[in-house]
Amino acid sequence: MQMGIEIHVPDGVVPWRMPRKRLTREESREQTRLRLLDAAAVAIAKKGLTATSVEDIAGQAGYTRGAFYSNFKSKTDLFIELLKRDHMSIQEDLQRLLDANLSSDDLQKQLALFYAQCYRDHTSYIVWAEARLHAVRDAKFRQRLNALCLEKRDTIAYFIAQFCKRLGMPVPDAAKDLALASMGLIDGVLYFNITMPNELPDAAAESVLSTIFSATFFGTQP
Amino acid sequence: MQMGIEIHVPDGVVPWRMPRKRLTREESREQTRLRLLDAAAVAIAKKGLTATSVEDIAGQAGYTRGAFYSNFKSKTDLFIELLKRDHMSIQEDLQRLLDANLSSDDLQKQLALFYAQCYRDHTSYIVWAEARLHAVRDAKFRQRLNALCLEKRDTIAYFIAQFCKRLGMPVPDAAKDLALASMGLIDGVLYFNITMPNELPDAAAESVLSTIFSATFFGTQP
DNA sequence: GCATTCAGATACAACTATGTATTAGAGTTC
DNA sequence: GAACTCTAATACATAGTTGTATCTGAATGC
Repeated sequence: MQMGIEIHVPDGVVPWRMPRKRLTREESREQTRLRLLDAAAVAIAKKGLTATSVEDIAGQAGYTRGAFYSNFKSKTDLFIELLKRDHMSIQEDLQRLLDANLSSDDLQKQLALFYAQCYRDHTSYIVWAEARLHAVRDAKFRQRLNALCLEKRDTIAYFIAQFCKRLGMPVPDAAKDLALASMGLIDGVLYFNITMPNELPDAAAESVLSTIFSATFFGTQP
Repeated sequence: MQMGIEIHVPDGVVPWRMPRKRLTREESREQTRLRLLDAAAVAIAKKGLTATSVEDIAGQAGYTRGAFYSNFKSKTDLFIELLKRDHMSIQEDLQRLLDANLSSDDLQKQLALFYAQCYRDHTSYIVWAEARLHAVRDAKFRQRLNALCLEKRDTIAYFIAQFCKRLGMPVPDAAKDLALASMGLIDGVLYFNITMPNELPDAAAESVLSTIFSATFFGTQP
């Protein structure tokens, strides 16, 4: 068995312990759903969407397949819910940045923050990579995923516009395309950062990102 | 069955037709290998590495599993050969660009050309995406893939250095990191270009790439 | 032209996955 | 506390995959 990139198990949510309070059916069901979702994220990050069986997910969560099928129509169904959940959390992070005091002097810090927050734990990076690949092959899925991506793009485009205004720079009229490119750039750089941390350690990744960002948006030379 | 992104079958190589000339054993074997490799690229692009069975590959190539196992140790084995073959072809393309008359005024054209050449046919884009994901999980594979990526990075870094010199610009000392970032950027942008061609058509993709490149390397404002 | 060799086909045994149909057991309601 | 209702476990039928072991027919060499 080959050793993969280290996967951090998100440990914040719904730990396994004898519930003090007897849960209502709804609560219990919701807990099961959450556990299944968390387990799926870990399992998919470890083995890949296709190689992860429903049994893997259920087992990892401490259930059997019965529980799975009683909560989700299919693996794809669960996968989409997983992405939506993650997307919402990212959107919230971005929104928080936008709503924060927009100190116009540290755009770079903000972007670096976003970069750092975005996929701090590799699990969700991998899950999204998995999703992109899946989207290439399944038109229906692609549509749904694109909707999420475009939502994120628009948030980032707005982010860009805000900062340009703050700084008295003209808002580039390809702001949306630039936002899309930023997303691509971050993902691309993150890949190298994750898979060859010696060649591109965190500091270098952040530095090259901020070089490119500031060059692109402020015309600052490296 | 969901419709995926259209896959162009590379039709240049070793078509199926009754051979005029009787092939020698070696030639015939080589032909089989090539057919299997081509078929694998198409099949993997269509269904993904894991979901593609050895049978799929062999069948697609017009053989049975027997032929496959008599030519490759395993699916992974074939996959690596496939990547190497593709890598070599990309390296040659890049080298050709480097060796061509380095007209210093149209760096952008050259880069656009590279971008266009790089993954003109989606098959190889997808195969590489598949590889990246696989690399995250398999340390041995990751090492081999990283070696290829770093080779490409160095070529691109050299490319960047050459052009900067030509133009009398200082060669950025993070040239290698910038090369890596360029690779990431191109892959990232290409993904959106492929999966949402309405949002990011070819022209927009090229334009945003050249905006970012020229800003980064020449400090040209958009 | 006959024996040899090797590419590729076929047969086989062990495993793994999927989805459904049924069942057990616990929560809810009155 | 008895009937009812859901969640999740279990059992089952089906089907797909892998690698190896064995066989066949065509190319080669003497």
